[in-house]
Amino acid sequence: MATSTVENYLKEILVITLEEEISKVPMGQVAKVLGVTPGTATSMAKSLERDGWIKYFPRVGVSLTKKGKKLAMNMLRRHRLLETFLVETLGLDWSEIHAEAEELEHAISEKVLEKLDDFLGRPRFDPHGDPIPSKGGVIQQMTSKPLSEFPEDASVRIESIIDQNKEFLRFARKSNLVPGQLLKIIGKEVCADAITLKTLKGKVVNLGFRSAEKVLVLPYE
Amino acid sequence: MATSTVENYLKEILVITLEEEISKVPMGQVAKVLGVTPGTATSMAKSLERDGWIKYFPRVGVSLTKKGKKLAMNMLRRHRLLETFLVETLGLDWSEIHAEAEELEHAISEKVLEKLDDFLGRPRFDPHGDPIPSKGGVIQQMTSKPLSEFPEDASVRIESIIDQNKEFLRFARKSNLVPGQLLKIIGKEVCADAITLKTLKGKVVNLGFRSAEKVLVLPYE
DNA sequence: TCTATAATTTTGACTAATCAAAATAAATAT
DNA sequence: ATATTTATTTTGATTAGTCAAAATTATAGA
Ligand SMILES: [Mn+2]
Ligand SMILES: [Mn+2]
Ligand SMILES: [Mn+2]
Ligand SMILES: [Mn+2]
Repeated sequence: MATSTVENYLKEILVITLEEEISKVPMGQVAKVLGVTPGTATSMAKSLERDGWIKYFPRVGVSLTKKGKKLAMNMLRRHRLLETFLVETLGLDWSEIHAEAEELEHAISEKVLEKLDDFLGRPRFDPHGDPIPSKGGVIQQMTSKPLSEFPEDASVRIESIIDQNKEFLRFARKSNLVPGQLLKIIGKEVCADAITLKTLKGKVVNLGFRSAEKVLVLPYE
Repeated sequence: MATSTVENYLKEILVITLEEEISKVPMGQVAKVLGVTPGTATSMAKSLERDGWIKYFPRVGVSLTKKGKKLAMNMLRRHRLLETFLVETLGLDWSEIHAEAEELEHAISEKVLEKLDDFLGRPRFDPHGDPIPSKGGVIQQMTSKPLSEFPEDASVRIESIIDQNKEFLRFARKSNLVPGQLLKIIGKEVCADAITLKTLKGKVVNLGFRSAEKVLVLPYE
């Protein structure tokens, strides 16, 4: 059985490969998302490989094996279903649920997970707009793209917020930057690293590029 | 912050002191309930004492400090509230919830715990009939006694089942040995280690003394 | 009181996970 | 093509938690 450390490593490796569409995740990035030193990430890479979860390419990066991907998908399902439960049933704010789910995902059994899924009515997206993998480990391919890639005057709809940072999520909620929201890009200053948006109700919001990369949208109309 | 191992040790030490009304729990018993070797229990006792959770009396046993008791009570609250949630909300069977709660109790935050308590309507007893400690760490003193201590012909009401064994709980449910059930002791053979019961509906059940010790009852009428 | 038995503690070893700091390799800039 | 910077790996050490088996102490029996 995988320890929760192993589960975290695999899940984060999966999330990076999904978000960045790369096949090998460099060790530095692994170390960063897991909050450990690079040496620790390297030594974990070796034991994850020894146990058949990943393939480790020294000085290049790591990729999930079939077995590793299966577990990672299951962890992502757990994480996102739990986030949904915490918002829908217990009424927590979407800015705090990530940290909670980060712990609960390792403690919940498969049986409780499926009961929870039933109880929630088999939701397909979590509160941040991210797709919830099916029981079989299939995840809906996201066709949305970062807001930062769209030109001035584009009309878009927010699909998801992929930043889990508490402060950013609180700001986003306050600014109506939530999944489903329709926006128009009314300003884009590449040299100033800034994007200006207008919501349907006329509210104006300014975002830096770094933040705009974390808001995934689809063109609208 | 206490690790989940520490939380388990403290909680089990508390449960034994509550159930057996003793002040020092011998190491052998600690080892047994935690499923570790006696040497492991001894070495844990030393580190629990070093960190101020317990007092360790070599060759005698351990007792909780104020700090240790506070944490242990909180763990018991978590455990029993989670068990209640699993039965009431998700519909799991009472024979499987103990193992589930054993993991979840370490992963749930104080905030989620209190939301859950609200959601459940602040229950005072768990599905096995055991009292749920309050947020402040107060637990209702149980006045009930083991069924095995009552004489033939006594009429009693089941208050709680303190055995967490899956098979026993399934048997108990099937035999109507659940909290609230009224029983009459229609036979007691001390030399044969057996007790015979009749439920209100006339159902007859045989229990060994070992099992009858795990059914806590109050005299009725 | 001596002895056999039971309970407890000690010793030595192991795994998982981590860090700090030194060593090495790769990428970039001059 | 070198030198500098950056990324990665190695090395040596630490902590928590565990076991097996030997050593010790306490308990109970005769
Ligand atoms: Mn996690
Ligand atoms: Mn999410
Ligand atoms: Mn536990
Ligand atoms: Mn219970």
